[in-house]
Amino acid sequence: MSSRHRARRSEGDRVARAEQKQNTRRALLDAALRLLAHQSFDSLSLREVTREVGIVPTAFYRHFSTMEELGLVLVDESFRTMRRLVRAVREEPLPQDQLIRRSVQAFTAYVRAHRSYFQFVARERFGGVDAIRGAIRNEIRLFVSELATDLARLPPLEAWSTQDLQMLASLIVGAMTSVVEQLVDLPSRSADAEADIIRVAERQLRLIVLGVPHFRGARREAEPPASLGDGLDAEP
Amino acid sequence: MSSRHRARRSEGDRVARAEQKQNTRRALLDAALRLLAHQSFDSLSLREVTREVGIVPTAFYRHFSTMEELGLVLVDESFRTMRRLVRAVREEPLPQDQLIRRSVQAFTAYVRAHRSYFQFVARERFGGVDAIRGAIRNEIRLFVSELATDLARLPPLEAWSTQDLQMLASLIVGAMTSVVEQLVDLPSRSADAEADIIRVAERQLRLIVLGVPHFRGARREAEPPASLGDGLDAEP
DNA sequence: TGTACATCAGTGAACGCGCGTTCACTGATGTAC
DNA sequence: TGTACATCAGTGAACGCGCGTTCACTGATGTAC
Repeated sequence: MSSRHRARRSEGDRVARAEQKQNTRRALLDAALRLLAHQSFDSLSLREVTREVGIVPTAFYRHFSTMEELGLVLVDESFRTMRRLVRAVREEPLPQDQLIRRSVQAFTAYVRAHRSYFQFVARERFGGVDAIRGAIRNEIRLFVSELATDLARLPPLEAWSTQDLQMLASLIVGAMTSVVEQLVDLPSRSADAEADIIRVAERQLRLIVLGVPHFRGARREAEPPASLGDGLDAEP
Repeated sequence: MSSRHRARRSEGDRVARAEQKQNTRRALLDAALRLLAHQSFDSLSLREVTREVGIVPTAFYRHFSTMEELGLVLVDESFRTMRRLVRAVREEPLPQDQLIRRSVQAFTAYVRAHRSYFQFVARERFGGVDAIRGAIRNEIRLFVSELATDLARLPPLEAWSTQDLQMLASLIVGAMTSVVEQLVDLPSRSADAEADIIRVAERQLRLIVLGVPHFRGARREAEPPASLGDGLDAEP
């Protein structure tokens, strides 16, 4: 158990010191992420993390000076991971009629594959540790802005103002956030429930998109859309 | 300081025992809520709460058998509070053309007035304590269902299936959740920032509503809406 | 190549502290007569 | 109404425990010659 780490390797088993240090650092981050599946960050102790890795508590300080520092690295890794996803979706050719379906599929597959990161971010986004909550919200703000920029390239949104694109992007991110909440709480192998969640998410996005051509200010130069009369609300 | 509580009152100052017990219980709940503005529930200790109230730690057990029990009472109170809001909005006459504006105003005013409850729920919804997280999610599910029922009464949604109404309701609740997140984090007196958040929220709801008459299956018997051709997506 | 010294990841004992919970208690409030 | 006893919200000492952090240490890896 405590022999999982570097300790006292015999010859032939030698590992460069720097490499071993990286391995232990990685093990600390992974152990924390694993433990955070069942507790909040500010109740996670340094001793729990080192115990999980199989090293002595004081060894922690060779890698991080506080738990908060470790937590901020996890935030950074989480969003690096998420940006990779968005870049992949963005660089694919865009089959307009399948955009929503493909994006939701890519997103949910990604959440499944990186579940513990998403769970961590979802939880600590409202968590009790100021520095970590702040870092997450900052990343989400950046993420919404990037999505807004991507959306600007789609033909139906060409004429939209930056402000309205942000509004739309944050609505989409909000909807996806609640998808994440549902997905990370699912027992690992319940494909049916997952399919339901995905279907609802697709419909929500589709509903949003259907409102786009009719949105006030969306096409300032064109005549107003025809079928607005039976809407629920009007611009004051 | 420790004389804030019942201890050793002189004559004339007498209070019924049951009433005093209620006061202390209330003080424990309020103190917890106050402390939870800056930390997560599973890092909040029994001793912190009693210290805040000004009683000895062991007195806690006269009111709750565990901190978790206290937390569940807070969840219950939070949603009782929220249901009261919805009932108030529902029972008002409905000026269709102002429905969104009025609802958003009522909602944000309510969040401001009960900020600590909303902050608690937002945080513990993803929190580390299973029982509390479960209770919150259950309440939210009920809340979405109630909203779906209310929505069913609106003329443009008459023909919608229960399933699609749930989808719509959860989209709306998701959007309002992100409004809560932004509001509770605002410094107490920044009216401008609050007005911005409210304006964006109104637009998001308006955008959703604009999609409603065009949603697949929404009006199964009628001819399809005219302006769908330029949508971003199509039904597969 | 071998030798002598430097580096430093991980060790283990020790510390003071806040925690939840136990227990026997106190004294004001409540009740029976 | 007064008196004698029961109730019970809050007290205070004590406990064992896990915590973060300090410190001097060990011994394998790395480097200079």
